[in-house]
Amino acid sequence: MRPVPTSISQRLTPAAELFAERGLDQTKIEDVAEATGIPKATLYYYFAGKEDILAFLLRDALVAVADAVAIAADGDGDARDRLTGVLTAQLQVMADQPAVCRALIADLGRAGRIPDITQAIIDAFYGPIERLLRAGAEDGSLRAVPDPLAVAVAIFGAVTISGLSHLVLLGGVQVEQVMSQLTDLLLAGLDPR
Amino acid sequence: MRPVPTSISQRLTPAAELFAERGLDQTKIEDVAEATGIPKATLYYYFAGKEDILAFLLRDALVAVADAVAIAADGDGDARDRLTGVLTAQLQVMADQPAVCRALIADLGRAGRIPDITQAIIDAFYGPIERLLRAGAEDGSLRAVPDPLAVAVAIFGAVTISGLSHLVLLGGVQVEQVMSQLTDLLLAGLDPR
Amino acid sequence: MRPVPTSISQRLTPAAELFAERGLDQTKIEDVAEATGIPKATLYYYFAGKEDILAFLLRDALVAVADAVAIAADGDGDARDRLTGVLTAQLQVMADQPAVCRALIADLGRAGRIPDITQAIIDAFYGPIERLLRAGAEDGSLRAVPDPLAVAVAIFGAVTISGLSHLVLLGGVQVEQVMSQLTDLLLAGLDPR
Amino acid sequence: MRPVPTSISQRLTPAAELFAERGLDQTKIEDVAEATGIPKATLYYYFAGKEDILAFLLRDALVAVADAVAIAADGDGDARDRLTGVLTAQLQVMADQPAVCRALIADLGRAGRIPDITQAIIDAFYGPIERLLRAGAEDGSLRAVPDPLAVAVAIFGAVTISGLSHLVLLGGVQVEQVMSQLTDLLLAGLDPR
DNA sequence: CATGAATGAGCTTTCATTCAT
DNA sequence: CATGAATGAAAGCTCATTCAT
Repeated sequence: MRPVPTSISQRLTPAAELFAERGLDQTKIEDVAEATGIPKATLYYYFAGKEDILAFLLRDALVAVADAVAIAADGDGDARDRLTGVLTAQLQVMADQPAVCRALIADLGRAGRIPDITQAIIDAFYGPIERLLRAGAEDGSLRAVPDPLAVAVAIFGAVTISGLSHLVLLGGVQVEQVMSQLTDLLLAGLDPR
Repeated sequence: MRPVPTSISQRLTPAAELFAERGLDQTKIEDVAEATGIPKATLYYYFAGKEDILAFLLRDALVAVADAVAIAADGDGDARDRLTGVLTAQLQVMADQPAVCRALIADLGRAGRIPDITQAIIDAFYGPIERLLRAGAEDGSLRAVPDPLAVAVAIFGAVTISGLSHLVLLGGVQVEQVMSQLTDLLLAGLDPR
Repeated sequence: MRPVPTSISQRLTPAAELFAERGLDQTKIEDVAEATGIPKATLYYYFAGKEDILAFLLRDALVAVADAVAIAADGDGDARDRLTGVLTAQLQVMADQPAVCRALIADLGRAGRIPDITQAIIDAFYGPIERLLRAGAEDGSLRAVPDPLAVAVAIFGAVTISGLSHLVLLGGVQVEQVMSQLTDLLLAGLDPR
Repeated sequence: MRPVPTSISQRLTPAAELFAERGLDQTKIEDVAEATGIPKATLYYYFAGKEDILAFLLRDALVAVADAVAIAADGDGDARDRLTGVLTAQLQVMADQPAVCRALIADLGRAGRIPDITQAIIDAFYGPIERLLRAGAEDGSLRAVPDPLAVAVAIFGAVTISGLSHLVLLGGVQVEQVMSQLTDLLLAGLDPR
């Protein structure tokens, strides 16, 4: 795989939209070429195929998530505050790169369709949440839970599907609005006090 | 669309696995024919095409969910108990029909790819949860939330992705185990008491 | 590989001409489809690709050669007469199926490009000649040579290239004319008496 | 066509192997670049294309043949001795440049694919043999044949295919061994004395 | 002079779909 | 009613070729 010059990678954004909207297979390479203005043969010069272009975009987005999440996770405040910050960061990425995120979720159930993507998801999503759950149990800002990884997965699901739902039904994510409802549910729970 | 005889519909299960594993487009009608033992042309005799076969399977599963959920939602006990019952019923379907459920989630981000499927998801998943949230606020068994639909979506996400995660990583869903962790999170929340 | 129905194989002759004239690679499947009237997709229904079509034609021709040669080799008369008959039969095939034969020779130097074709050539060409050389040494109708296989190869070359030369330069093979010159050379040799 | 510097032409030998083994069309310029270490664009700087590279190699080899043959044909001795010398020279070239020769034969049936190559073959192979046949008839060292050109072609075939056969099956040509068998056949013939 | 980067043009191949039986 | 045989339509991918540097 040749190193992708920025002159190419910059113009790739419309491709993510196509992939998200129609899915990988309903998107012809021809479409990508047309949408990006990059000739078909040039795409093949830099990528092995459609799948590889999608993988490139996903990797890109996941790095963005991981970065934003890392900043939030390492920020000031107690674990509870930082957890909220992490979830906000994740939602923010969905708001910023809706197309790629939809493509990402469509691939969730297909273990290993794109190699390494599973690990990148764990690193960017599950891992930081799990660590903050443990930290919160220690600093007393969050309740201790028996299986932090399982809870992290559930939180990831709540956040992601909420975001996706807004994307699909409303066309965009209102980060603050979604976050306030999510934190309300996840922190306070449904038990009446 | 011709009525599908049970002799055909019964043999369709392996098709769901193909769809779940590879996705709709990477699955050739030929593959379905081979996996099910039903000749290609016979599939076309009963279905309009690949999409229609998947829709048939999804509709089938969604009806099963809706039925199981309706029973749980209309059961005895307060809203809180019935909510737990509903989520258990949903997870149970994932455990029973893993392949179809994975295929379902893969299609979540692509609203309207299969007509009516969105509505069926709402009816089988969001709706009952939302109604129980309202009922719980009334009978005092659950805390009142400002936007029950949004919370229903989040809960659906937590349940579904937890289930999917177990499917993909562990190969099957341990309903009781997953449920205990989910109810713990969703009911008690993460706030320390 | 599906069994090729005669309705297809009969219409394949023009393909041989294309292969011989332009070579395998300069002949597009499209061309074969056009020349034979068989739709492209139908060709792929019965054959694995261009190469496979050529192999089918070559196998066919080689069987024809082998048959004609076997009849000549097992005929009446002494070995010398039967050898002449065999060479005539071989030339006759070149005259009858010039296209395939040209394609065959183009492949001579590419060992194993088409599997089994080398063996078929040996069976149809070298083998019978070699056997008759041995038989001739025994019945006294031919001079004994130290290495009958090597001589068989040389004879095959003389016959084949003579035939090919006529094909390419004159457009067809005058079997009797070529034969009389060949037998004169091969039997009497160039030594003055 | 730019003059090809020896720094380039020397490195071209592996290309001949590719052409011989796979044929012209199955050999990509890319392959030639890789095999020779000469960058693709540089090949285009010196040659008009694949075909031109092959033509260059064939021309080179044919000139070598023509030279060696001319020396043998103009040597001392009677026509019969010189004919033997000519055939030996031809075989020697096959032994020295096996790859190019195989490529040459593969192209035999496609007259005019490479312009002028047919004429070069006649000059290097048929012509000298034909002339020696006539000379032998005059000086009494060879039997007079009715059509010297046709006999020259047959001899060329016997020599070439014998050589090719050794190349393909044994991996190299034992010039002396092949020659002794060929001269035995061509001079003495198969008639018992 | 030599070459890395880029691309136009086109071909092989695949597959959903049809229909005669 | 069910299906083997056949095909139209499309798309992925390759490769020869060019050109700016």
